Amino acid sequence: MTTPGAGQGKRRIDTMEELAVAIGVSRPTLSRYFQDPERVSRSSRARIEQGLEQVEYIPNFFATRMNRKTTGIIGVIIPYLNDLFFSKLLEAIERAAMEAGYTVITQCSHFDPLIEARAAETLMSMSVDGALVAPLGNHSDLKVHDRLRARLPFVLVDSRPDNMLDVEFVGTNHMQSTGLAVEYLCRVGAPPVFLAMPRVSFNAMARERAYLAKMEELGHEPRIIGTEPVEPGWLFEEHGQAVLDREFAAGRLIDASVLCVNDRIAIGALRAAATHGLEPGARRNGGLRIMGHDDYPLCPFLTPTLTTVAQDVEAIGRASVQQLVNTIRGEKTPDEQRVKLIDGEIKARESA
Amino acid sequence: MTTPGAGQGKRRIDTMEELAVAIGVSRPTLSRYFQDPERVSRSSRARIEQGLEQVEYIPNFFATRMNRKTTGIIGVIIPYLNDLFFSKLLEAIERAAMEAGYTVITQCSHFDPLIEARAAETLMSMSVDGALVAPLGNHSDLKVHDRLRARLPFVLVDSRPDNMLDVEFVGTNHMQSTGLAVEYLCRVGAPPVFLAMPRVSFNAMARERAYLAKMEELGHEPRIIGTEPVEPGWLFEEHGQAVLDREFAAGRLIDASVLCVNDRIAIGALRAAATHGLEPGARRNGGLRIMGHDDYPLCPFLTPTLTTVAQDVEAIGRASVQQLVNTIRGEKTPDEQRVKLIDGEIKARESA
DNA sequence: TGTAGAACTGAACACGCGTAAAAACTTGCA
DNA sequence: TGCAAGTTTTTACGCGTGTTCAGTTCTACA
Repeated sequence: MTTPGAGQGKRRIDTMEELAVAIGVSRPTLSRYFQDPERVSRSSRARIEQGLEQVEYIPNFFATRMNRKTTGIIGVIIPYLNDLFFSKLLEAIERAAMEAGYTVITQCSHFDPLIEARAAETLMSMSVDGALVAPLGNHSDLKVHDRLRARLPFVLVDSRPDNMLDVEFVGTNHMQSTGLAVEYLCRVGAPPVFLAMPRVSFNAMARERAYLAKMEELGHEPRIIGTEPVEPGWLFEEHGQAVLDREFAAGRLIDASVLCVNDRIAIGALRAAATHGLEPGARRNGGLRIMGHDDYPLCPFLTPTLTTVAQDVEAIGRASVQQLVNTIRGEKTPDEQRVKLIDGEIKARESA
Repeated sequence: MTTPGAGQGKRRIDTMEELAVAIGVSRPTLSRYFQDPERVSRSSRARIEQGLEQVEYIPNFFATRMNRKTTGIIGVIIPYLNDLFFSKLLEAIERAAMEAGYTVITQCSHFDPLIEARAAETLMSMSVDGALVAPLGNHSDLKVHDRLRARLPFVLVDSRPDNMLDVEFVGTNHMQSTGLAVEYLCRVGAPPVFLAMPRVSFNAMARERAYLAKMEELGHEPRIIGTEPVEPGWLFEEHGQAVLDREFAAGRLIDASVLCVNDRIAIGALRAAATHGLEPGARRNGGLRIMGHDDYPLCPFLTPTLTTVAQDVEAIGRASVQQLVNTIRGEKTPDEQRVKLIDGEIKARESA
C-alpha cells in the first residue's frame, strides 16, 4: 500500500524527444533545463516542471555523459571496506563531493591489485572528471596509478607510495600524530615500545619512522616489535594479540608502555593483556599502558577504553575532494600545497 | 620511477574507429572482440591482442552500455557503511556479482531517504540490469522502492518493510537465529531479558518478535528494555551502554541474562558492565551474561569475548546476487523461493 | 505601437559504439 | 580444383542526448 497519488499511474516516457512533444517545449530547451534549470526562462521552467509532474521521465545517464565535455563524475578507489577508517573516509568524501555537485562512483579493490587495476580502467572508460585513490598499502600496481595520473586530475588519499612524493596527496601527518603519541606516553610514564606490523603499508612505515625520530629527539632508546612476516589472510587484531601474547607469556613487557601502529592492532593488544590478567592503564603513572592510533569509533566502548590519537578523517575526506575539485577546475595548485597533511589529536582514555 | 616498458610511450587511441585502422581490422570485428574475444577467429584475436599491446585504448563505457540490450550492471543501494555488517555484505555482493560477470555500481544512502531516492534515480538512469537494495531501516521512502521494482529486476537484502512481504528478499532468519540465542541462554542459565532499541528498524522488530515467540514457547516471562526514543545522531553502542548503566546503577539486572538486539548494542552493554565492575560470563551457569547478534568481526577480541549468533553474511550476499541474476536471466522464481532466509549459528564465547 | 534583445524552435550534425545485411574473403575437405 | 561453411569487411543505420545555427516568437521598454 503506497501513498495515494504516488505516481503509480504516471505515463512513462523514455526519451527527451517524446518528453518535448508531451509538454510542448523543444528538445534543446529541455536539454538546457536538465543541465541547469536557470538556463531557461522562468516561464519555460514552470511549464517544464509542471509537465514533469505528470509523467515519469529520467534522462539517460549514458547519453548525457557521453556528450558533455565534463561528466560531473568523481571516481573513488578504496582498498577495502572492512575497516571503519575507510568507511568513514568514504562517507566524508561522498558527502563533500555531493556538496560540490559531483556524482561519485566508488570502486573497491578488495585487497587485490588486479581488481584495483580493473577499477582504474573503469574510471578511465567513464571519463570521470577526476580520481581520488587510496592505494592498497604497498601492493598496488604503480603503473596503474601512473596511467590514471597521466590521463586525469588525480589525488592520492590516506597512503602514499615512497616513489610518488610529487603527487597531490592528502593524508594524516604521521610525523605529528605519532610524535604526539610518543610525547604523551613519555610524559606520564615509561618511554613506549612500538608495536608495528609487517611492512605492507606505507602509513605503518611512516609511523615507525615517526616513532624512531621522536624517540631519538627525546633521547630514549627505541624498540620496535611485530614486524615479522605473517601468513596470508592475517587480521590486524590477531597480529597484535599474538605478538603481545608471546611477550607476556615470557614475562616481558608486562610493565611497558606500548604504542600500537593502529587501533586494530591495539584492540588485539588489549585482548592479549586481558588474557594475561593485565589491566592496561590501571596504574596511573606506570605499569602496562596501551595506546592506539586512528580513533576507531569503538575505542570509547572497549574495556579499558582505548587511548589513541585521532585522525581527522572528516578533514582528510573534505580536503581531498577540495584539492581534486580545484585541479579539475584548472586552478593550479602551488607546489607547496600539493601535499596536505592533517594533524592528529590525542584522545586520552583509560588504557594509557 | 616506473617499471621500464610500462607503456608510458604507448600511443593513445580514443575511438574504436582509429583503433581499427591502427591494427588493420574492421570496427565491427573489434566490437565483437571486446564483447567476447571468442566471437572472432583465432587469427583475428591474435592480431588484435598484439595490436592492443602497442597502443593505449579503453572502450568508452557510456557508448558501449548505451546500445547493448543489457548493460551488465548491477546496482546496489546500501543504507550506510559505518558498520562492519554492511561493509562485509557489500564485499560479498561485489565478489559474487563479479564472478557472475557483472559490473557493480554501489550507492550509499548515508542514513538519508533523499539520498536513497537519488541513488535509485541514478540506477534507473543507468538502465542497470537489476537492483539489490538494503533499505534504510524504516525510514525509506517506499515509493522509491516501488518505482525501482516496477522498472527492473529487484531484490531486497537484509531488511524488509512490513508491507513488502511479497517482494524477493534475502536476509537472516531472525525467528531461527534469535530463537537459537534464547534457547542457548535458557539452557545454561536464567531466561534472558531482551535489550532492544528504538523501533526504527524492521530487523530489530523482527528480533523482538522472535524473542517473544521463543520465550512464550519455552514458558518464560519475557521482558524487553531499551525501546524508548532517543535523540537524533544516537549510536547503537551509546544506547546499549546508557540503558544498562541505568539498570545497574539502580542495582537491577546485575545477575541477569541479557540478549542484545545486535552486537553494537552488546558492545555498549559490555561497557556498562565493566564500568560497574561486573564481569559478564564469569560465573559459568549464572550471574550476569551478555549476548549479541550478528558476529561482528571484533567480537573475538573484546573483553570478555562476546558470545553472539552469527549471521552468514557471505551467504546472504551470494544468495541475493544469485536471486537477482536468476530474475535478470528471466528464470521465474517459484513463489516459495522468493524469500530466502538464512539461518544463524551460535558463537559461544566468554560473555555468556 | 515599434523595436531591441532575449528566449525559443527546428533542423541538423556530432558523440562512440552496437548491430544488421550483403558482399568479399578465407578455410577445410572431398 | 571446386565448393560449402565460417569469417571478415563494407556499408549503413540506430541509440539518446549535447550542441550549434539560422530563423522565429516573445518580452520589456521607450
